[in-house]
This record gives sequence, structure tokens and C-alpha cells, in this order.
Amino acid sequence: MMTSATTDLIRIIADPLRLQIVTLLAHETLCTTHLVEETGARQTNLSNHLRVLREAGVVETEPCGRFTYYKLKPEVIEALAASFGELAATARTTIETNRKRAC
Amino acid sequence: MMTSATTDLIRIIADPLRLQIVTLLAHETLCTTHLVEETGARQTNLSNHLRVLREAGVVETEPCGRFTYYKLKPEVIEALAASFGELAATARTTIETNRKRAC
DNA sequence: GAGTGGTATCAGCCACCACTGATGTGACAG
DNA sequence: CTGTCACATCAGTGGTGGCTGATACCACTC
Repeated sequence: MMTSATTDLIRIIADPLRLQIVTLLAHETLCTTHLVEETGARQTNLSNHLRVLREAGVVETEPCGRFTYYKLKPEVIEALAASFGELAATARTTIETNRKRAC
Repeated sequence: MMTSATTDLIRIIADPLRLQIVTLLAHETLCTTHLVEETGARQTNLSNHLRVLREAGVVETEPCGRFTYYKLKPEVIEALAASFGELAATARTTIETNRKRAC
């Protein structure tokens, strides 16, 4: 099933910059400075998006002196992957059995 | 890897109504009339979204007299699931090995 | 043919949201 | 304490995109 929490999550991840952030964080835990370098976006802009990701529970912050490390929470992406996997399996069955509603 | 085609796909699926359409079509091949009943959206609105999904290669149309059946292409959702699965695996490894870039 | 029902297209409106500049806060170095 | 750097917050703006009503198109029935 696709819960409404999952739907919200997809909307949040669907933004190009946020998806780029998530992809970068999947490979390496980074702080804002690194993300500014990697994405080329302004610090303010990034901070806004990171706030959205934080409030959605996609990333966690870890203060380190003046820096703030952002780490991606794997279970969130795993849940997303599972939802899509389930949806794909359902779609596959529907096509293979030609399940169709009569008009 | 997340190709740019995949990112576009996510943006397209992220819309609430389109995600609802995709979920419905995953379970059963339907025509526009059914989708109007199920979603409660206007026919015009649905037709617009279906156009987007069609042009993105997410769904296929199958004319049947006056009706038009819409069927979801499983391989598209499977590709999406695979991308997220890969991303989740990478994120899991990053967390477990505490991979982190120094400031 | 005329009428009806299913669907697509078009043009306009409006709301949301991404981006920005300015500013505030908090931590370190000198 | 002062300056600097990393980061967050705020208010304003602009553009994209979703929704709508009107309309056109096509297939079927009579």
C-alpha cells in the first residue's frame, strides 16, 4: 500500500535539488559547505531544502562545532523502495493476467 | 544511478492525483470513465494528467470503441523501484560504515 | 442524417513553492 | 571583545503547473 505519508515523501523527494541532496548524502555524510560546493546552489536555498528534508524525517543533523553534518536515514529510502517494489509487482500481475474492468 | 530520466519520472509521479491514477492502474486496467468515478476529479483534469503520463511513457492507451483503456507499464515502475532500492542500499552502507567527509 | 456519450484539446486563472537578499544566531580564532 | 565563518530564519517575488469551462473530435445508436 501507498500510505499518505509515502505520498508526501515522494513529493518532497521529487524536487530536483532535494533529490540531488539525497543522492549525495546517500554516498557520504556531508555538511552544508560541502553541499554548496557540490550542488552550486546558494547557502540560503540549500538551508531551506535541508529544513524541508529534516522536518520530513528524511535526514538527521549532527552538530560538530560550527559545522552541521547531514546524514540520510536509510530506512526512509528503504520504505520508499519497498512501496515502489510492491506497486511494480502489482502492476506486473495486472498486465500478465490482463485484469481489466468492463465498461 | 539516478539517471535524469528517472528524476523526471519521479517528478511526474509525485503529483497526488497522478500517483492515485498510477496506483489504481497498477491494480486494474481502466478507462477514463472509471478513473473519473474512482478519483472524483473532472474529466478534463484527468485527461490532462493522463496526457502527461502517456507522454512520459508511464501508461499506454488501448482504444476500445468509444472508450480508451489506460494500462500501466510495469517496467517503468520496476525501474523506479530498482533505482530506489539501489539508493537505499548505498545509504545503508554509508551509515553502517560511517562514511563522512571531513570539514 | 441527428443525437448522445466518451475523450482530447485549448486558453485562462490562481495558488503553491523554489529562489533570493537581508538579517540573525552561535561557535571558533585572534 | 571583535571579527569571521557556518548556518538558520524571514519576507518578498516570480514562474511553473494544476485546475477549470468551453469546445472540438470521434464512435456508436437511432
